[in-house]
Amino acid sequence: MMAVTIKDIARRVDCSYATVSRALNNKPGINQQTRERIMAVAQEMGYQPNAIARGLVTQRTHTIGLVIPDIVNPFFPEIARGVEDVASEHGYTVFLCNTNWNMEKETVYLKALQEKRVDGIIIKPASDFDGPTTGDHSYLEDIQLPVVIFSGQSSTGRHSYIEIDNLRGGFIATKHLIEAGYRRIAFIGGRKSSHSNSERLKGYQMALESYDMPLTDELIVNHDFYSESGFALMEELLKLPNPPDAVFTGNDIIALGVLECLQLHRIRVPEDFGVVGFDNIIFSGYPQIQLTTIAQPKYLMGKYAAEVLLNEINGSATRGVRKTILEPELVIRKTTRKLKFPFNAVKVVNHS
Amino acid sequence: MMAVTIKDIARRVDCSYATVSRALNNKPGINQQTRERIMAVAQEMGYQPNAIARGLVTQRTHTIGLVIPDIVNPFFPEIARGVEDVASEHGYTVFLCNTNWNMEKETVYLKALQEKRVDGIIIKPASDFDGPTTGDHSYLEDIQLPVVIFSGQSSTGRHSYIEIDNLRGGFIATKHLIEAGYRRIAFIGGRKSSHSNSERLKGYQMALESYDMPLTDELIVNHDFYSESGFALMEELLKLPNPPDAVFTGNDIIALGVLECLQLHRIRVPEDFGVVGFDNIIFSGYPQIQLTTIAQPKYLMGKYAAEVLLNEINGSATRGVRKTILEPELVIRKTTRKLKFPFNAVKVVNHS
DNA sequence: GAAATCAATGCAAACGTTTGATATTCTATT
DNA sequence: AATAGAATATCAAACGTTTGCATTGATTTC
Repeated sequence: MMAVTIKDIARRVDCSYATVSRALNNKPGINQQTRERIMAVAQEMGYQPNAIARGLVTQRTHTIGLVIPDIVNPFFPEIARGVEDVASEHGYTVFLCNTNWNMEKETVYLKALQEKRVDGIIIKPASDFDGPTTGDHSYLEDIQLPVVIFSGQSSTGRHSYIEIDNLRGGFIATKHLIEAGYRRIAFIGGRKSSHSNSERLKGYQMALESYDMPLTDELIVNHDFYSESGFALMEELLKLPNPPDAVFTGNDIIALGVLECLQLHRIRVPEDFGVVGFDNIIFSGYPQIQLTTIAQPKYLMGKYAAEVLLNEINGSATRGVRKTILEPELVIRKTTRKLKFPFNAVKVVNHS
Repeated sequence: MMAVTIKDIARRVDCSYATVSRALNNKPGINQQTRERIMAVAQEMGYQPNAIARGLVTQRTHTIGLVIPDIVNPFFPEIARGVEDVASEHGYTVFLCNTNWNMEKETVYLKALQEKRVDGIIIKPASDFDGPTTGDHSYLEDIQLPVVIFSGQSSTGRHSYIEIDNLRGGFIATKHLIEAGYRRIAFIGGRKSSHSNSERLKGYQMALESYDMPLTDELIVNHDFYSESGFALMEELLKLPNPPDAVFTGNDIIALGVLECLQLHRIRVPEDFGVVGFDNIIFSGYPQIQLTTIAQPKYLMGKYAAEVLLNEINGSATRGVRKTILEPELVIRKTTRKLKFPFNAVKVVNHS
């Protein structure tokens, strides 16, 4: 039952195990015939190298950790897929760690990963939503390992970051609503403390300003990133004396709640009301939903994160922290009007 | 930069490293004071046990492999979550491996996992759809490791299986349609070679038979598990001289395509047409979809799989292959009529 | 024909733990 | 005061690799 080792092969071939090791790893300085002989015997005996033993001496495990809040959240599988694809392409395997947005769980995982001597870590910090000091990533600083973080938040800069341009995303979403002719545009955000959320809000504000449209405080509301929250906040907005005729939401899930609320109130979308989400999760594109939204290149984010990480791991070459900013993209579907007003028309309407 | 080891601690405390090891692992035979002293020093020096070295001697890595076709497919994240939750609860970490339904990739992963000396493997075999002999799992037999397989297909029985009762699922889905008063019920399946698919079909047939309803060949079609396929096949069915007034689909994704097609043809659901899916993936419950479907307890499947696996890993106790069958559950939403005909009425209508 | 070169191989240490066998120290008993 | 156990600590082997350095023969060079 005992697995066959390099020594077993050596005994069989009658050579030292150093030779076996070198032969099997295609190291130079081995006679071609011996090499072939060894390969053949290894094959025949069903030899499977022990990566643990190898890891112990080489100090490399060819393993990385992927720490995310929740694989069930439709936002993360695509990222995971991107990470995994490039990892496996380079002979790495990845540990999947769900923190459930929970700092304690994250801590436990981070510890486990380090003990298991992963070569690097890719993480969406739970601290973005949880913990005493939301949004502070400084606790990651003392990980003595290559780390890539999904988030653009400030840090003292020991680790690479990767994110999309949330501000720009908020801007183009709002711009689209304006140009489609909606006049009172609300913002329904997620967790206020979230960096990405506030950037998106900033983008929203910038867009309104740049089109000389009024910024109305009562049209800006935040709660959290769930559908129920979108539903409830929309309910509130509709009660306003002067309710909005469009909304840009912090993410697609919120938008879903919004749509449900609108449907309930028999408000026609997109004719009388426009909705733009954020993220472009899979189901947003399903025929029954067709949500206009800002797409995050999720797969790409995962892919790039893994590439940056592997570079740091193997790269005496490109050392140093790298900050990657990806471009968001407007995906126009059926929850906003096709009809576009020219910029001037907007101004006229607005000022009349 | 070199990480602190057990030897460093021993030197500092002035004892042998055997003592340090025992102290740190709460092994008996250590003086309480020494133990505390050692713990304190370890803490102070920032000691992190090297799981690789430990794994080498204990022959345990506290790591399992999860091999699934595609984490982006909304069916799998929940399973993964179930697996991960119980794994982490027991101090295990899990390798995520996406085979992309590709046998070759699966083989590569299986090899890697074994080399990395995982303690066990949970797998949804790519061979269920790919490879020369679809549905044959015998190639898994020579993995010398605890393995739990998602699938009920035959095997020589070296490994534990876990699945839901697909036949029963097909039965209750069809029964529901019948009792809701639909008369010509079609079946739009996925890959014909798929075990689960054919079981569901059997259930469908049994239901029709047990209600004395005719089995019509032209109403049974199969292609694959994608939305487009559902759309196309529904198109075909509608062209029949005597088209169906309901359909039970091989999974929810197919149902989505069906719904889209019906919408396009302005056929009212559920008034004039009933649809039942299978799986109950997340978005089936979203307000805009509200698909009646057969729920698979995905999270539970993952959870049980992990529990069975961990038992096999640690269990001199419950040795032996275990086969777990989970119950499917009908979730009635908005794509089937609420109205139920009594059983007799069905017969009358059918025979008149 | 001795010295130098070179390819092929072997030796043995190292990686950081765990653990059975053994040695040492302490405590209580006679 | 001697001694049997406990209690505590140490020794050293083992886990399965990789790798720098030394060794061996054979071949080339002068």
